[in-house]
Amino acid sequence: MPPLDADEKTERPDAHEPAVPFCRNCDAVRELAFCSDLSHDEVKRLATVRCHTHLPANFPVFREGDPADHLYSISTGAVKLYKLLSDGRRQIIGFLFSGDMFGLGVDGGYCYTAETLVPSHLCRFTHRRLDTMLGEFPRLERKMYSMTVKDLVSAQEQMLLLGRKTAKEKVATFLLQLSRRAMQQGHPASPVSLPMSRADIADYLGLTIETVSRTFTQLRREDIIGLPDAGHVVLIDAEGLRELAEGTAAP
Amino acid sequence: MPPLDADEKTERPDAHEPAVPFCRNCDAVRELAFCSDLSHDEVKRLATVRCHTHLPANFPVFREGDPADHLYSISTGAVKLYKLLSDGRRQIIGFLFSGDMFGLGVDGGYCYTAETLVPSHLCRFTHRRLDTMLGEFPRLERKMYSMTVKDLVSAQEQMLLLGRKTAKEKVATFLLQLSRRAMQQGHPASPVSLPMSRADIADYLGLTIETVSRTFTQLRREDIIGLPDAGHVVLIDAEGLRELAEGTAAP
DNA sequence: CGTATAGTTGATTAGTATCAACGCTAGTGG
DNA sequence: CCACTAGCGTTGATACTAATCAACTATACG
Repeated sequence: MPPLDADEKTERPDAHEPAVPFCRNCDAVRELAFCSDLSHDEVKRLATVRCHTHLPANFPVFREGDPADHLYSISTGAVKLYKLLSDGRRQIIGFLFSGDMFGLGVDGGYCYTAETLVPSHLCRFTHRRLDTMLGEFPRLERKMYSMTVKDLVSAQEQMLLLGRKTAKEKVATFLLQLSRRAMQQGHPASPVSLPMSRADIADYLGLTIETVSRTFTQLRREDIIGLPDAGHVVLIDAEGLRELAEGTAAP
Repeated sequence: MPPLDADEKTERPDAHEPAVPFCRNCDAVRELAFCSDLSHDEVKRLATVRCHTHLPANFPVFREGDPADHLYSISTGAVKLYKLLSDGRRQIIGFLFSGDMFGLGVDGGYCYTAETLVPSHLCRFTHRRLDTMLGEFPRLERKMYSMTVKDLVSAQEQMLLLGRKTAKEKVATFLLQLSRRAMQQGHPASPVSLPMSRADIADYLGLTIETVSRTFTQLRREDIIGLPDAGHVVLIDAEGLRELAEGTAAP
């Protein structure tokens, strides 16, 4: 599947975009994460420069190195961001859900590839127009800054995971991350749904598919989690998971 | 050695701070990274709220979890930032040099420990005063935002390293990082000086001291680097290092 | 000069990767 | 409707990278 055309010329409502129809007939701009603290006027102004679209699952939004024209926000759905080495080794640097934004670039190019995990509604803005609005609406800039700080803190936490945690600790941490995230979205803490494949989980945790699978099985045997099916995990012993995640668990 | 007192009450010039003398008689505020794009007035204003100090090597600036009162900028010297697991496993999340800033916190607490590597001159500002100035000087906020974005991009690059690179590739990447950084500071690309210990390098790359040492030796045997002493590395075959770092090298 | 610390090197182990086979599920088409 | 196939996930056997344990060397320090 081809990525979104990064060179798309216009964002007018009547623009013809056959393959990936972006449009403006979405009046839920307030749902946008970086609009949440803005005034009515500011939200209205933002709405004039946004495009909205629905993408199928496993659809590439943009690729590492593409010109970084747009900033994206997830209305509904889920997205993975990843980087590749030339021989195909892959590191997923984040799983994103409703309210998350992505699409930062340096030197004009995206520094990771973004791909939907499930059918997703995305909003997007050109960096150019957004930049002009940042001057007008300081709160918008403040919001984007604070979201970037949060991303940085998460990234640092993930470095600790990748560099120093064992496979079991990595998987435990991952399940708790998903559970916390689900709660933020108003879903129950358990069971957690896994919209991503085992390969995605492996590439997120710096493991192989086989090790992820074995670790799930091991946690199930120890009655720490339940696995009704490959896409769902029941957190039976959340405290045990927490101890594993923090490295406090007995060997 | 105790960390800086995070509850220090005042930043007035006459304030008495015996253990760690912060003072204002530094007129090199322009050197501060986040001042570099500001007007003369803005810099003058910033100077009224800054404190300046010199710390010895291996001195803790603050610890993970301490109340995040201050933002720091390195005038000269070097700092390491790290996170710990409860059993002592450590992940260094960054080595910082002149012009770098650190001290972001979430929920009012620092999320990593900061320690000097070498004797260092630091500038610091309270987040409280800085926040009030952000409203006055949009360019300041813009600058901090763009520095945070750069940090985030580096963190994502480091995730790829920690999750997917081999020991040799990790060390090669690290040496090139230091070399590039040295060039930015106006130093030659080689030899690179290593102000940090092997233990620090290991905890930065997700390896052990022994593996770091062996990998240095291996690269030296292959005439890719030279090791005049433990603290300096000559990049003999920079292209070879680059291939290793990108995973392009022959097995 | 003796001691402590950092770094290097060697021997062995352990954890995870790799290679391989198998089962399950979903989609396809006869 | 059901066999066929493809893709994903699980499990097993083995290999290999890096960790661990241990000894030794070099350097800094009192």
